[in-house]
Amino acid sequence: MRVEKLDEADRRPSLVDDAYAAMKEEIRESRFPPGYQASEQEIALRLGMSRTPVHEAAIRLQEDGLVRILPRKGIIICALAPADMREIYDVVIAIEGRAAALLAEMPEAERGVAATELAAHTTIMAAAREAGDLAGWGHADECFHRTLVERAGNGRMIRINQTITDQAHRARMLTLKLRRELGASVAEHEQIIQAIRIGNAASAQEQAYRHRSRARDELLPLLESFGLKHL
Amino acid sequence: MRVEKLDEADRRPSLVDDAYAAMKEEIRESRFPPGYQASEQEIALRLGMSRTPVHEAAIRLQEDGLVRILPRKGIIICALAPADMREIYDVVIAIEGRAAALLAEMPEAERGVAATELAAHTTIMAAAREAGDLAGWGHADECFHRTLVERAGNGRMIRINQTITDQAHRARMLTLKLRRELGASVAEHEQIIQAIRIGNAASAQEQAYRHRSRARDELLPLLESFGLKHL
DNA sequence: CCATTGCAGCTTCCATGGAAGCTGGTAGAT
DNA sequence: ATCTACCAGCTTCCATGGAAGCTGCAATGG
Repeated sequence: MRVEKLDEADRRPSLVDDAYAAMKEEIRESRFPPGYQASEQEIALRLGMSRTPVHEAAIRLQEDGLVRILPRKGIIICALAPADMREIYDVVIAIEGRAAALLAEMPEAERGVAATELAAHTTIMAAAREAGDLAGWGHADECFHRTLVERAGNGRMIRINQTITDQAHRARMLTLKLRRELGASVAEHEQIIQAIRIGNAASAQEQAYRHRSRARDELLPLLESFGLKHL
Repeated sequence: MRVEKLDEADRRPSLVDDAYAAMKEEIRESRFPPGYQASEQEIALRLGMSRTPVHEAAIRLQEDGLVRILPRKGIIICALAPADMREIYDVVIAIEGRAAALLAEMPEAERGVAATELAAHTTIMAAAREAGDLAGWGHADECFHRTLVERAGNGRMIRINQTITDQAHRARMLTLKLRRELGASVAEHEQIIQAIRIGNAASAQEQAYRHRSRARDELLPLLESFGLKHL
């Protein structure tokens, strides 16, 4: 039978989905800069659709913490203060730490597959560092951390991680240029991978925790000293 | 000046907010049972409003993972399989573990206040257990865990915890009746409190982790053996 | 000169209707 | 008997308009 079974999930995106994706992309790339305020009408015009899909997409974006809807004033793009970055880091520490432990507790076969994939990303990072390719390094690092959570196989954790990553994306783009010790990350990633490979859950969690804590302690003072009140 | 400054946050709830709160309550109390499917029209009628607020509230509830919107079919209340409970437990372990560590790292004054509040909830639990008051025990336990996360002061963690707790609420009501060893929880809570009080972050995290792991390992087999495919 | 009031213009909020899509059943053909 | 095509009825999706609320400014009264 050729039943397409488009019952679940795989439907063509509605206008609301389009609006959601488009607005999220604009925010990620700072084309809607933080603090920018616009009316739904204005955004609808820009996206070439009516106000309703924009309104409903804004609700979802507000739920994601990316915008705030000010009743009868408009939609405002949320800015991130250093305090927000601290919150975000703590969530990431919690989620990635647990994900690393879960990975290490898996059967050896699955652990091995995950470790190999993580190692591949880390290798790319090391190469990018040698080549002075900052963007490439950042992308590979992002892949490593996303893989770490996704391979743990907990859908709710994956979703939380995605949401929090979206929030931090703009700040990440900025801090990428401020970093100096890219080498430490590679070494720490390898320790995490090793702990997963040998199935040591406690160590995997601890290594993941330390890795993010170090990055946090390195970047937060930078953000504060640069007087970045919001981004 | 008597400016009310209703600029931020404190506005009277809109119809959408009403619909959101009402539907969430209906779901929590199983008056909309899991698996139940209804049209927006039907719910709008029941809540005495038009379809639009119901539609927008449904978007938020879907974002929370409580319902699914099936295009051109209706709104369906999400059921929880044991696999979902496992996911939820892992998220809670991650969040509460980190929250406990954060609390233990706070200045002594704040730690003390939090520890005292946590101890109060635990005392109520112990008393309820003596009195055979299962509902009272459950409520105090809930307060303990909510306080643990809220006192850590991370708004994003609090939100995640709230969302995940809402999802698990129905299952919690059910498993409450199945539990046997209520005493273990009291003892474990006291260990968590002690670690926070002396400022031992690693221990606090570990104790919180073990507490939830034990509960998970105790309840998940129960759910599975009772053949509870969904709730 | 300062405070208050009224008003105009902006915005979202919510209701409603047309359009399109999915489902299930029925009638017809093979 | 079985399979296909179609149709009716249901649903959401999206556009649009009226209503109400907030803001800022100008005019008015103290």
